[in-house]
Amino acid sequence: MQNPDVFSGTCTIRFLSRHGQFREAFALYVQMRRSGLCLSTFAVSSALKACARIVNKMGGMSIHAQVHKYGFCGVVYVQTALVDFYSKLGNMETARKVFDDMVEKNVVSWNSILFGYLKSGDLALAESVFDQMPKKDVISWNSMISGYGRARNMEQACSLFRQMPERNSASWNAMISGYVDCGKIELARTFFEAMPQRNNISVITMISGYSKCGDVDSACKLFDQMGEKDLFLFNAMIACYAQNSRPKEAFQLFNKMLQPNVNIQPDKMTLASVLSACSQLGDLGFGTWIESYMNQLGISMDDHLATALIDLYAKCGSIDKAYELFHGLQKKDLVAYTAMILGCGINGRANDAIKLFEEMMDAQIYPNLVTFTGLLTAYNHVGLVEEGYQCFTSMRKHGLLPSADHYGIMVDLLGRAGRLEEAYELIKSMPMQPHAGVWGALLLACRVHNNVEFGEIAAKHCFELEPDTSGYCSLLANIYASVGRYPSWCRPCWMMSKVNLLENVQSFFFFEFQNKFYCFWEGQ
DNA sequence: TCTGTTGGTT
Repeated sequence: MQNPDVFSGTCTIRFLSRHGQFREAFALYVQMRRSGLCLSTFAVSSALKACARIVNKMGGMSIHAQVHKYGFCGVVYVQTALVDFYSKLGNMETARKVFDDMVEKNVVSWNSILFGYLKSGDLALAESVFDQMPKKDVISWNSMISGYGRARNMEQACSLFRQMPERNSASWNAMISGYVDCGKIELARTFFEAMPQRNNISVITMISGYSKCGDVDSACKLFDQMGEKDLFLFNAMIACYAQNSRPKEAFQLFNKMLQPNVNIQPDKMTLASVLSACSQLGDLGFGTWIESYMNQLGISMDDHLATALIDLYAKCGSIDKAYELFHGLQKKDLVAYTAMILGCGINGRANDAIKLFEEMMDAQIYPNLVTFTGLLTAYNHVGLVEEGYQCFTSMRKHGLLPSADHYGIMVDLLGRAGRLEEAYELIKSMPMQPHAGVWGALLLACRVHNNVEFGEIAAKHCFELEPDTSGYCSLLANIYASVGRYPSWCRPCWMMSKVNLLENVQSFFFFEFQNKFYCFWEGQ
């Protein structure tokens, strides 16, 4: 663009900022300033809004300096934009300072500082601002309601919702979102049904709520009911499939979105979910296609996308490529570290996993349950029993209660090391119901060590929990065969003669367990 | 001109 005059430049910045083109708005502002043009309060407030949205800390602070230089510091729109900028950055000290210096404050100024306190989680200060406000509009009420929602205080949210003089869709959506965050999907649905005017945001919030509680069918139903579907709706549904271990359906929907009759261009959010689906399928090829597709669309890599790719490469065994991406991250967060630790764990690089964990702790990033799944997997893979046990018991020191999956890994670790009795005792000590994976780990270990005593116990539980999985039968059969024994409740099957004709099959047994019939055979 | 409710990664 040629150097614009003040008027057209200002208009363009306002237009760009109002239409979500924040980077372009800020770039134009910089261009105008560099060409020595006199800046208007309109250009400054729009540029500040842009900096707040793209979290351009340095950009916003340099505009703040220029505000003094140009003598704009008494203009309410500019000051409000500054309060909003610092609030969005989480710098509440400066936001408050600018706010307190304002001679004239409008409702937007009050809403901006209110938002800041709510965002930083300071509910007490937010409440005091809310109470002091000379005038409240629907945005003030909505902000306070969503603040209570995020703090899981739906009683207060509900009380405000009842008191508010006027409500719009955002008020209802804030209530729905609050109930979703509290895991109260039924109550969220009640508000969803009761609201006079539902919009896409209401539907997206419900879909994400159903996704979080694993109710994919209800999410799908809502999605299908929508006539015009936008990018956000597709993203919510694709994410729902990816988050609920249904990667194939995530792909199908992604594909549908690209069809000429729908023709919606995916964005970073879409691709992050699709990459997660690739990772679940172990489809490295599709993942690298996504990388080139990103270049084609001009979508730049961000840390979220890079983390999804790290997970994909690591799970597919390309640890070096994963490390490369990991080192290139702007900011290494818990999820990124966890993806790397899991990747190293799966690939038997226990030392690397431990090193990453220590590095993470040094950076004061605290582990969660998934991080420990990665670490325990690492110890398990290389058979470091004592270290694994220590790691498992250290979870409580980090304020984490091991899940059934963590117990499962420990059972596997102890079991493979031949410590079958300890593994069994660990299962008995579980505070929750062990799932088939836990008993399956013990059964597998019994097969490795040919132990009938615990093998029978484990198999019985596996049969009960997953009667349709045939693998457990053959494991047990192999345990019996290895010691030349058959269970008391096992009797020869009439099919034996037929089966004996099959190659590689010596004998075939059919047994009854709790009114269900099972069969197993012994290979040559 | 400045403010709120929605979708992503382990």
